[in-house]
Amino acid sequence: MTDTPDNLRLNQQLCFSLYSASRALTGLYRELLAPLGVTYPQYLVLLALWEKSPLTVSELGAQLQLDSGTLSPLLKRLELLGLLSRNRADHDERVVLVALTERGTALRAEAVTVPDAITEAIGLERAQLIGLRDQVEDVADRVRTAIPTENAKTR
Amino acid sequence: MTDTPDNLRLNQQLCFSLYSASRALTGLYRELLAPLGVTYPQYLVLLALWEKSPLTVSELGAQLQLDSGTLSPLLKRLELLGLLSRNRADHDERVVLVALTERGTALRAEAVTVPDAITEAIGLERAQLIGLRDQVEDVADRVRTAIPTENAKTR
DNA sequence: CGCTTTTAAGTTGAGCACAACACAATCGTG
DNA sequence: CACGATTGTGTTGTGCTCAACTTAAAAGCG
Repeated sequence: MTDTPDNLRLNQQLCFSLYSASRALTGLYRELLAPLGVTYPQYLVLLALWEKSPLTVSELGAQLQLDSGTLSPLLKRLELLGLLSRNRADHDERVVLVALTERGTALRAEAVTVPDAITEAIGLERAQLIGLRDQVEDVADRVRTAIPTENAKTR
Repeated sequence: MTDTPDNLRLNQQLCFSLYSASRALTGLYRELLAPLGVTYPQYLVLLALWEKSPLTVSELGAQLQLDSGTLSPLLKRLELLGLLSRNRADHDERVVLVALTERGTALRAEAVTVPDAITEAIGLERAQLIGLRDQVEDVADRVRTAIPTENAKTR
């Protein structure tokens, strides 16, 4: 609890570096994904669907930590691109099933070079990669549990 | 150069964790800054100005890695809030000097609790904080130099 | 000095992120 | 079964982010 002013500053620097790194990465993905005609968040949706199609909007939201306010228009754009379809589930009319189209499935082949380019740009060894990922996830988890409104929802 | 599929996956996970952590942090700042009526990017501008008051738009852009397309409307909103002023420099009419108003300066007092709350939420020791910050900055730097368009500009 | 080039900010348009709200389908409980 | 609560998705409004373009001022150069 006895935080030096210096530690407060370090925390701010960490926050900014995460904010800045995230934007830089999105920029790199922008270049790499331009040939495919999709954005980074759209690519994340495709990654999820390449693992398992169909997924519901909620399932996608849970994986990407995005709500329907973000996903609905994003999925609509991907549908317009002909990469996926959206259909109400038979068993529950509230649920929308998001499924890859043939074209969406095929796009995977064009995306194979993306991870390599990212890997090269980041240029970290396996061990460092794991360490950094775990630390960042740890911070994110702690921050998420610290957000008051999230906790207020008595789930 | 011989990357296993597993390493490709790790890199993707790192990218996503950075993207996700950044958004989680912005969410926490949203709660903390709500009483002040500013957003996280706006808060970053104020932090810079609390260090040194007038700053040009370019100087702010260099510090925050944001271009005028983002800063211009953001600064306009802060001006509308009465927190800062924008005036063309005498010596060079192209340059806009962004300066804190009295109210903008005073807001610093209300913001003192923010860094403590962030520090508590993140809950890392000094050494880990430094290590993580440096690693993340390192990744961001490497990614930035890997973006083709940035390099293309023969500055 | 004129004229081209460069530079600083601003504008526009597309997409993302999220809060707040809307609405219909389903669930739960009496 | 009825009816209030919950759930899944969508809509609206505000703000951020960036690419591409515009405009005006300044700098550089023959």
